[in-house]
Amino acid sequence: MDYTVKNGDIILSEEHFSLDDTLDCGQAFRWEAVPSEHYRTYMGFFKDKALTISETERDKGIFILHGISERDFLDVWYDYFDFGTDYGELKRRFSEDSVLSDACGYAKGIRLLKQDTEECIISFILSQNNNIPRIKGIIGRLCDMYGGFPDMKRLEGVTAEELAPLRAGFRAKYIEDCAGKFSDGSLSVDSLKKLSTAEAHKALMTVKGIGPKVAMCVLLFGMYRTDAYPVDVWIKRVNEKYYPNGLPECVKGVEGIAQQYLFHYIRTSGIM
DNA sequence: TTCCAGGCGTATC
DNA sequence: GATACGCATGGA
Repeated sequence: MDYTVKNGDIILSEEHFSLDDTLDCGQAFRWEAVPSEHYRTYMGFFKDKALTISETERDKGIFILHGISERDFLDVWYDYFDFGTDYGELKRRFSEDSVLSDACGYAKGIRLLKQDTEECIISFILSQNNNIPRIKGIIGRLCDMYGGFPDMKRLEGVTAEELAPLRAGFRAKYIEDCAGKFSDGSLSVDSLKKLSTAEAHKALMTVKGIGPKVAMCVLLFGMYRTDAYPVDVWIKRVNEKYYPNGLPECVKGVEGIAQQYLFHYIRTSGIM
């Protein structure tokens, strides 16, 4: 990854990145394509920091991060987009496995975003037995209600009734339970981060509405535990068809990143 | 109308 | 521990 500062924008070059692959593959729910722009452009957030980002031409690997300081780029967005990780090297490792090799070729621009932990907890509770457009709708209404994505502190004492305008259905009572466990101190992000992946997985599942899959998503997308491997209905089919004896050795330690390529590939390519 | 969506809680065995 | 079943909502 290389970048330059130009007229208050960051111009960035990164071969292993595309906006559609990374921002619209179901790992994050607060990025929206901006339809009127000349270039492929998305607007979204990390916590309360907004960003508009363009891709000058698909597969060219040139991006414009509009109107942000070099300081914000280095302090916030560099980490958020995981630019410190060499995805070319990861894909070389994954190419040892034929299915993964195809998956990486299908969506070459996927990266694992380093998202906020609390936002991921709420978002993936809302994701269960739900579809991506509707998840985005519910989260959009949540952000409207609170003037931005609420952290656990802002959600302290919230009830399912108060969340009714979100139209989250049966998931509203899970948000209530989760906010309660954070406000009474039985859970905190700081303590979760000190735990091993297996221990944090168990701790997250004490929340009503967080089961094995949602907890894995929180670990992977919200805590950058790259060994977390969420198994949803799609990945279950992949495991049964291609990996009945377990995952290949080449994904060891980065199972979750491999999962992103597999998930996107089998869900949208039509092979299954 | 019926089915399904990045699952999970509950009841039952 | 394994296996059914219901669940809010809305789009196909």
